[in-house]
Amino acid sequence: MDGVREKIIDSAGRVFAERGYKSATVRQICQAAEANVAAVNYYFGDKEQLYLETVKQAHRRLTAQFPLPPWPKETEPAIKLNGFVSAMLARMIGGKAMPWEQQLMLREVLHPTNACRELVEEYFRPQLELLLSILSELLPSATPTHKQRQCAFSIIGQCLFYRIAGDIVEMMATKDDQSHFSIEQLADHITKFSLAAISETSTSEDHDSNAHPSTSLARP
Amino acid sequence: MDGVREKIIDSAGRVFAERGYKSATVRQICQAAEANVAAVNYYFGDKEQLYLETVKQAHRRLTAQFPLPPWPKETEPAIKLNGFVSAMLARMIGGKAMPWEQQLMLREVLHPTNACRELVEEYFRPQLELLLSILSELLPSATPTHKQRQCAFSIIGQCLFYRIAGDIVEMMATKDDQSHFSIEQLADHITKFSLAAISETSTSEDHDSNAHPSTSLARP
DNA sequence: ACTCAATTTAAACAGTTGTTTGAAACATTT
DNA sequence: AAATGTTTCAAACAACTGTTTAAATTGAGT
Repeated sequence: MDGVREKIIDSAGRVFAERGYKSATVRQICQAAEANVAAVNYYFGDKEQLYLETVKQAHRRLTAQFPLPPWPKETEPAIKLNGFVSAMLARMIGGKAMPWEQQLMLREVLHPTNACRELVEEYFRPQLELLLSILSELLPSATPTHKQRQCAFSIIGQCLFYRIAGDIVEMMATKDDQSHFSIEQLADHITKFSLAAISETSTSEDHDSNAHPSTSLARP
Repeated sequence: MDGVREKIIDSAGRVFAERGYKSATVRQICQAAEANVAAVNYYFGDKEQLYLETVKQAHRRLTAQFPLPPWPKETEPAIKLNGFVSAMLARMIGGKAMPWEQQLMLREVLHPTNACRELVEEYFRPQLELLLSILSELLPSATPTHKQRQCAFSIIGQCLFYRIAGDIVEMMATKDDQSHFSIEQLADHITKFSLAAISETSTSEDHDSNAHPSTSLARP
């Protein structure tokens, strides 16, 4: 049996994730948790401390549910990349209803609060480091770090897009599309797209030029 | 001289963009516009209609400020792609402070309201169509439409990322990075990355397989 | 100067917000 | 059973929300 405290955190997670910190009301939270209005202040002091506790809990559950995958020693890096992308996509738009934990984190990314700095160090940075370690096997060892990071962000950005703009994509989708936007298909596309870009990038010479806008032609 | 009505819309835009619809208060808006509290209801009826009017205004200003670029007839598609990416990045993280118009649109993307459907048809879809027309020159004509769209979304996703996760990126950045994340450098990277992926993709045979999870190995 | 409509204003309204309170209900120990 | 500490509850609190009202102010037009 869940204690009242835990039940409140769970309800608070859902409500905060859906409505945001300011718009969520303690009365909604307590009603969802079948608890009295005063319970929030009794167990957590005030609304903000409940929010901080909720974000921590979200981080805890996510890292428990999606541990960093321990691949066999000599797995092909391309396989690892596909696994990473699939896992990230699954977390983003996983299954049917998005778990509130992920939704809360997304809110923190978009509009960081006090609860954010801890999340960056303990959740987002390890994920980035993992991706960078995979990329380091795919890119020439001479690749400058800032280019490695740009590639990593390009990959993450492709995944994040379907979380951010999923509703808009649906509005603009044709009947034909719908069957081609499953998680597996998207992961497949993103992996291929990125692998192609990487293998090509690694052969092109980058002179780290700053006064060389390359094919600049912003908006004529 | 701005009329009161226009001044209210302008203030409302800033407040709505920063705090969201629910959290923004008409008193904050009116104070910023140096108008009386009742002015909102007098000119717009209620808060929601003011919001709708504000979103419309944002769309109007953006399309005026960033018109679809009329390239010379036979411009190289790669050049067009770079222009598209640069313009999109500039709109996303342009200059110093983001204009409230863009911020409002982003909010609609992330959490669509009643004001959204019109935006999709009149603003987002034309942008997507433009990108698709550029891609059609870069991809083999036999490329299925869903694959074209996936490529388009991969490009848009890379741009969107720096808008969405810009704060987080800064938190995780090293001193080395900072000089390598200007708009031009990012546009350069994204363009090269995507061009490489596209040219590679166009050579790979896609059998449109559904029961073929390719290199599936999600999280062992 | 008078009229009449459009605009602005301060005050008030009803409803919701987070939080507090003090007594009841419960559990555990003496 | 009595006493003690913990948890729940309905009610109330002050502050804030969007909205309304009715009186003031303004600005032409005659």
